[in-house]
Amino acid sequence: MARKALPLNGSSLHEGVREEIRKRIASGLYKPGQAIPSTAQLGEEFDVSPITVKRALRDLQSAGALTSVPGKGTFVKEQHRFLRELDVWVSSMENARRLGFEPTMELISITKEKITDPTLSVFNPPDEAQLCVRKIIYADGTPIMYDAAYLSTDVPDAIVDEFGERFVIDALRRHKIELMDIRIVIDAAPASPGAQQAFSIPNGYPMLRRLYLIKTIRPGIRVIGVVESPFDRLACSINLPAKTIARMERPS
Amino acid sequence: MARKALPLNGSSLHEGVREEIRKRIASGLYKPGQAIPSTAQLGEEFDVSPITVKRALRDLQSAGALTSVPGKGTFVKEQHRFLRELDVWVSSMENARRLGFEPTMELISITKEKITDPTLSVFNPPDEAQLCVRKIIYADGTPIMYDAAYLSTDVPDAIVDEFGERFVIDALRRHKIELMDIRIVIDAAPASPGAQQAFSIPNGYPMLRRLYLIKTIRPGIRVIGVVESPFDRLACSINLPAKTIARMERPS
DNA sequence: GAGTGGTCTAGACCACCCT
DNA sequence: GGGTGGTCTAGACCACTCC
Repeated sequence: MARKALPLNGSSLHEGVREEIRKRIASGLYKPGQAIPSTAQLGEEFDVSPITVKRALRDLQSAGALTSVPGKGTFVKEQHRFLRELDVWVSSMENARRLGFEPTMELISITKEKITDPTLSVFNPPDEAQLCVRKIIYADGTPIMYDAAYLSTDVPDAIVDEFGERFVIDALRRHKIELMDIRIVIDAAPASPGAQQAFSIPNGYPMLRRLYLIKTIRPGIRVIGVVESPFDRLACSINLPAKTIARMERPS
Repeated sequence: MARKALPLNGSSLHEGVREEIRKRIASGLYKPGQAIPSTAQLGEEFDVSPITVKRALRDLQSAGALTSVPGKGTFVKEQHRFLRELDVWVSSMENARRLGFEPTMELISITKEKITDPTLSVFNPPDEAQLCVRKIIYADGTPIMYDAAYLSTDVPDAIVDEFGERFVIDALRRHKIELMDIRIVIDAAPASPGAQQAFSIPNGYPMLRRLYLIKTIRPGIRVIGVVESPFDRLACSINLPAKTIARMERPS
C-alpha cells in the first residue's frame, strides 16, 4: 500500500485531507450513498493520525458533504432532491400542491412562551407570552422545514386544534380570518437546537431561514414565525420580468 | 477558585461548555468586542481539558459567535450592523445609495474559466469558458458581498475595463446594453474558499447566497453569477401586500 | 469479537503578540 | 519570556453494528 503524500498547499494537514476527500467525492470516486473508507484506513493511506482524519471528516459533515453513523461508517450524503423553483410563499396546502409535492406535517409542540429569538425583533414583537406552534413539514416524506409560529392572544381553541394537521394560514382561513399583508425576511443562520434534532444535523449546519409577519383582517390576530430548512434541501427562486425591474428602479 | 460543575443535559462535555459560554454571551457576562478568558482559564474553571474548551470555542466560531486572534485571545463577535430592509436586487450604485449605504468595491480577479459550481446548473450555463469577474463589495467600509459574475463571450474590452469600479449591470448600461429580465435563486450554503478568504471566516461558515441570471437586450450578452454574504451581515426583506397575495394564489 | 465512529485527555510543538 | 490560540499525535475509553 503506497502512502500518498498530501499536497498541502500552504495549509494544515487536516485541510489537506479534507480537500482530497472533497475532490474524491466531486470526481465520483466516492459515490453518494456509499461508505467511504474508515478513519483508520484513510489515516494509513495519507500517513496521518486517524484523529486528524476524524477532524477533516467532521468539517465535511458540518458542510453537508458527509454523514456518519456510529458503528457503521461514514457515507457520502445523497444530494436528495434539492427542491428548486420554490415561490416566495408556500405555507398553504394549495400552494405546496401547485409546486408539485404532497406536504405532510408533524406537530412538535404547542406552548405558551415569550419571543426570545433576537432576530425576530425585526418585527417588533410584543413582550407578552404568545401561543407557540412548532411543527415539521415534510415533502413527499422527507422533512424540509422546521416551523415555529407565534400567534397573538385570543385565538379560539377550535382553531388551535387544527394546527396539528393544517398550515397556520389554512387553519385561520377556514375560520374566515383572511390575510392582510405579509412581511418576509430571508436570511441564513446556523441550525437552531430544535432544527438540529428535527433534521438530525450537526451543530452549526447552515440553514435557509424565512422570518415572517402575517397581519390578518382581525387587528388582534397576527402571526410571527420562523421557518428553517437545511441549505441542501431548499432554495427560493424569484423571477423579475423587465417591467418589474423598471418599476423597482424608478419608484414612485 | 471554585470549580464549576457543568450541567451536561444528557450531552457531551464540549457541548456543555459550548452552551455555558453561549449563555454567558447572551446574558451579557461576556460582552461584544471583549475577550473571553483563555482556554486554560476556562478549562480550570469547568474542570475539563483545555483541548475540550478549544473544541467548544471552535464550534462557536463556526456559528459566528466568537472570533479568535492567534496570540491575542478569543473575542465575542460584534453583531456589526446587520443590514436589513434590503430589497431583492441591489447590484447597482443607484439602488445601493437608495438603501442608505455608500458602496465601494475591490476587484479580485478577471479570469477566463468554465462554470463548475454545480448549483449554477439551475440556469443551464454554457459549457464554454466564460469571462469571470470576482469582486468584494463593501458597505460603508465593511465587506458584505463576495461576487462572482460570469459573462458570455464577446464583451468589448471597453466594458470589461469598467468592472473594477462599477457593478456589472451599471457597466453594461453605460454602454446601452439594457436588461431584459432577471432570475434569482436565494439559498444558503457553507462559505466558498474565495469568500472564506475575503471575509476571513472559518470553514463551513453559513452564508446567504443569491444566484442570478440576467438576460439583456443583446441575445449574446448574458450574466450568470453568485453573490455570497456572511449570514450575520445581510438579510433580504420582501413585502407582500394583500393584492399581491391574491394574485399569487389565483394565478392566471 | 472485531470493526466502526465519538469523546476526552495529556503532551508536544508552532506562530503569534505583548511587554 | 510568558501569554495566547492552532495543530498534530498517541492512547484510552465508550456505544454502536454486524457477523
